[in-house]
Amino acid sequence: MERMLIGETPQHIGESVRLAGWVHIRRDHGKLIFIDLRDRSGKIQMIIVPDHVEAYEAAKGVRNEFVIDIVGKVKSRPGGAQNEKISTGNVEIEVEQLKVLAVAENVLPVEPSSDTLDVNLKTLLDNRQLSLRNAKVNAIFRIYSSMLRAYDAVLSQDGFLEIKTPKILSSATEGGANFFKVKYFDRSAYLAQSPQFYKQAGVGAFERVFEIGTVFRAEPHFTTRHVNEYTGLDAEMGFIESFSDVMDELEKTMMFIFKTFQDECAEEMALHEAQMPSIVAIPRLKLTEALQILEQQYGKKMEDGVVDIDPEGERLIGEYVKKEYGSDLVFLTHYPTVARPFYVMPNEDPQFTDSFDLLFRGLEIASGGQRIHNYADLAKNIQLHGLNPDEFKHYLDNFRFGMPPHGGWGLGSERIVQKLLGLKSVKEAILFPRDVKRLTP
RNA sequence: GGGGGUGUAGCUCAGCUGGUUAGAGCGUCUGCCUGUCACGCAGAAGGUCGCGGGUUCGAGUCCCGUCGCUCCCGCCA
Repeated sequence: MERMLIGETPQHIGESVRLAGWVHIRRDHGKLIFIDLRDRSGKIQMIIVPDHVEAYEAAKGVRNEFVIDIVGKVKSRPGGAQNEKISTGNVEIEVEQLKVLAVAENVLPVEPSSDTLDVNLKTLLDNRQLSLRNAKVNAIFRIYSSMLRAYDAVLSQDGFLEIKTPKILSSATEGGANFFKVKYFDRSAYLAQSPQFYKQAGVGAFERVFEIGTVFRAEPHFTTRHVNEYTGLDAEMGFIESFSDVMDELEKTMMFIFKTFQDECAEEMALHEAQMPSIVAIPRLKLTEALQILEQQYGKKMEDGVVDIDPEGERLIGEYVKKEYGSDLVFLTHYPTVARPFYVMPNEDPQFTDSFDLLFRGLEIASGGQRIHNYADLAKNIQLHGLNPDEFKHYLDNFRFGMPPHGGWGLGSERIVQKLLGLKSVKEAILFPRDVKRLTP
């Protein structure tokens, strides 16, 4: 008999079916044994009675998280015995045959069947293979998967081509010392800390490109929002009038992703008691305006002469736009030149740039802007930033043969899910996260 | 890189000013139970209190060192 998924069983009342999955939980009443079986489609209650001698004897030895394969009959549950908490709650399986495919140790470090899975981050991550079986944890990655598909769908629809750029690079020049150095045959190489240069090269050929790719950052940070390996949702688009075109596209992308969460992830969101994010126009504030708001509304002032916002300021601005505009997102625009890389387009006022950050519930999830597309300007700006143009030869080559005005963004995929679900740490939104201390599992 | 917090059973934690045999809930194991669904009831096992040193008649508790974990800032996504 072919295996059926648990989710399909309610349509097969009265039929014999074969199911396979994990023992979610076992309730032994002596003569009656109940086993909740779990597979990728859901859970179902099974009942084992002594009449089926072999199945009954086998069920006595079964424990939580055993992998079993059963044959049984789908039955309507007796009156008053329905369970509204699960989708298969109106039926149950009377087991006739039971085979153990794999056993599990009796003492589990984390409990997949727990509603809350109230464990420390270390326990959660050290026992990842088990904690991922927990419905609430599992939901994080179902949502994550929906998000990736939505990102792909909305940009593809808008004429963006999906590309993959190299993650092994020859030089570590763009930023500072935040690159991982690796051995590359007889020389050294570096792991990419951004697809920036390569996605710009993509614009020169395809006009619009996007990438879902791994980003490596060698900074030793200890926060709930940083890791050393994450997945960036990048995009870059040519023939823009200004960087507001880039914000328009990112806004559209975020709204589409949020809509997808509404349409596809209601159940997963409910497990986390998460609020659906607002689907409204995203307010756009100049960074200097935001700093004024912080000072006037919250009495928070940055140090003299510093035009930038710290994490607390971002949280407060997040509260402010939620209150004033009903928005979970806000664009902060026109960051000062000194705070941005050399390739960012200067504003008419050269102290500032045509750039933005996107905050979601008070956390920076994206940054972007317009790029310099003129060879001479770019070469000059490299020098102004105290860098050597010779080291950027291959990057500069992109601008020798006609590069349209363009811009784009880098978006942190895991941070979106972190803030969506209110996860304490971004590491909870990564299957097997990597941080300064953690290289396993 | 700078600054805080924390480490006690498989998990989550309590343990006041130092004082006999270190506790709870959940989990595990054994027994009983034919309608439970986080089943219930009865019983049991399980700890070198992170590690090393010190003070003391006596240290889970105080001091020093060390290691681990965790959070905030910097930096960023």
